Amino acid sequence: MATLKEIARRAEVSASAVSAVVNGTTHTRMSAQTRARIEAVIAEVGYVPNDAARALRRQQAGTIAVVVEGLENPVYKELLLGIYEAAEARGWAVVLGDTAWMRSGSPFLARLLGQGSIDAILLRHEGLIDGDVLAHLRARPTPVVLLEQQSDPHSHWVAVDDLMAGRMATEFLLQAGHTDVRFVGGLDESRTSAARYDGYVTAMKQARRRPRAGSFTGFGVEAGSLGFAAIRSSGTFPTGVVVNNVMSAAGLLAAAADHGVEVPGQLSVVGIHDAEIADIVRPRLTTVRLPMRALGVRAVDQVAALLEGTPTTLGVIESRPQIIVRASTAPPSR
Amino acid sequence: MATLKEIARRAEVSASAVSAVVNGTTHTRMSAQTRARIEAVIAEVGYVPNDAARALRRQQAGTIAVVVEGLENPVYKELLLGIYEAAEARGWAVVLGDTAWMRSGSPFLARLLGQGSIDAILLRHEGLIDGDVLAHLRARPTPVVLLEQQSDPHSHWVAVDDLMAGRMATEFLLQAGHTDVRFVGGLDESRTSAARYDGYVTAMKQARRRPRAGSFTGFGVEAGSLGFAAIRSSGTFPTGVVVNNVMSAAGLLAAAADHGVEVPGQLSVVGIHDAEIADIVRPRLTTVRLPMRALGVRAVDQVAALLEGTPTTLGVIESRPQIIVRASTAPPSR
DNA sequence: CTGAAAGCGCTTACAG
DNA sequence: CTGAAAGCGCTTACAG
Repeated sequence: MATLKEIARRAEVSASAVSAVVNGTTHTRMSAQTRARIEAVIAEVGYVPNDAARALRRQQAGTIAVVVEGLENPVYKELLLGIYEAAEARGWAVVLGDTAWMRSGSPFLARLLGQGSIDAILLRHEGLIDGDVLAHLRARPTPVVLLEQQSDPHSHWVAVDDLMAGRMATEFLLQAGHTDVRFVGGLDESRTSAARYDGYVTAMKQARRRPRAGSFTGFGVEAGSLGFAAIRSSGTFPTGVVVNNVMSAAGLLAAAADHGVEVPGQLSVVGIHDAEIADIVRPRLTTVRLPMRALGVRAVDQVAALLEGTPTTLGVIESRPQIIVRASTAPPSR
Repeated sequence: MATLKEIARRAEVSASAVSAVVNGTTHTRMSAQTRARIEAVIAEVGYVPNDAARALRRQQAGTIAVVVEGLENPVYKELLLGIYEAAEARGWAVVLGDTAWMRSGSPFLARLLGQGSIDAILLRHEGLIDGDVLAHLRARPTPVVLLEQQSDPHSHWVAVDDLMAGRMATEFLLQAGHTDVRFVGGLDESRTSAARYDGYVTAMKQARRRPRAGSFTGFGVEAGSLGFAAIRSSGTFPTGVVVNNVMSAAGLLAAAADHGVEVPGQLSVVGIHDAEIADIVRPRLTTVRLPMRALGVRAVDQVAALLEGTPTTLGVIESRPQIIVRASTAPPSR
């Protein structure tokens, strides 16, 4: 591999001059001739700076890591887009990983913990990461911004308005005339899920309906079938259900079809989060669209603030969730 | 941040000794006491080696990058699992990205091109990456292993048996009694798609049926609706269709439902690739399952061979595709 | 067996 | 305006 030194030798200039050309910095005012010669050599040799050396010298890598729980979940598509765009605008590369890779002792975790290759971490773990691992992460100087609500006052986080999402989904069903509405999906350990469930409870109480215990069955498709099983075995069958996550909602839809329960005839379903899948299943899913892209942008802003040492305000992003009415909801039949 | 030097000072030993403890190398035979003291200081301070310095010194980062076209496509789930496991077994971290990020001049691309932070690249681009960018990538010393078939004899690649996949899907329909079978989805630029289409053609010819021109409408959900539109406007309506990609097959299913075409009553659908979505849609999708996990493992083996300079054989992995019969296929009605 | 020194490839304050 | 030198934090051949 050609090094800076080699380019300098070939162009018969100093390393500093080459560095200046590569980075467009101070030395900028060198003779046009010199500059041209250096550029020619760089192009000829195909020189590219060594990132490790740069990172070591500059004390920053120019790369941020995004780690999410269940990378395959389509709800992250928009989030990643927002993160990517905001990061690129700042000149940062982003690399992705799944929280499942953050096992204690894994090389991936080592890269997150060790300085030098990753400047900051954006993390959404839904309460699933080992406490030890999390403590290690916090003990490091690398800034971590959580992409979900936190109760811990010391951590940095940004989140969409999950409470409002749960509330809007529930209110939508209540306003359509449903009285027995349930909440299904998500994880007990997740504050995100807790917030959405709180939203459900708030809406129910406000409508003077009795909120039921949530069935926190997870985030994937199977969480939907499990959720369906839960409401079936609950004694009375509801006419409406709010499902945490679109994938789970799709799973619930499938389970309902398999058990001969008609949607929306016998059961109205609202999914939280919007994704392509909502338009693929039949009936199409009514969903609550969350501003995930904006979340991504805000998360990157947070990182920048942290890296610059600017005091920052944390919290929920202002943009409201939005209900997307499709075909999985209707007034209750009697 | 604590450095190695600082640990050495605190433990009153040389830097080499600390390095030996951290890495478990040569100096290993130091007195148990010394070792214990060093370990104590490391734990106390929470020392973690700087990855940039290590990468620079060792001339390898211990990280490989995986970049795929359309990261949100669920067909990659298994592939990534295979890659992750094989990489971890070798002590490598893996980081992910989307080909959309490989735009000329992007920081992400810079990280892939520049030595030092990424040791090797696993890439699946479906023919979509800019030729210039690809040329740049190839010009670099960083090994690139393509996760798809290549015609270029100089590139390194591993692939599943796409031709066989297209052939099996088609033969399955032919054997069920279909005579007019179409091929839909995928990309013109993609050798993967070409191979699957070739498989379709082979099967059709062998059954003495006339193969039709493929409709290369893409990989996403919309590719399915576009594909459906294509076969509808083709004059005669077929009784069977092979769809490149499960997501597209799901999209086609939805389009068929919207147009009142019954599946499998009027149209049998086979998707190439298996994913959770196949079990969510109704009717459930018959698919051809490809050994994506094995592909991931093989790709990492390739990388290892390349990094070690071992001569390697390239090509299609031996494990056969497998047809998963669900509910979207039936004999043609008359 | 252990420590001092060189050097990985850069960037940048500093001297000329 | 330009170059020589120091140093980022490690690892490893080498001298003691």
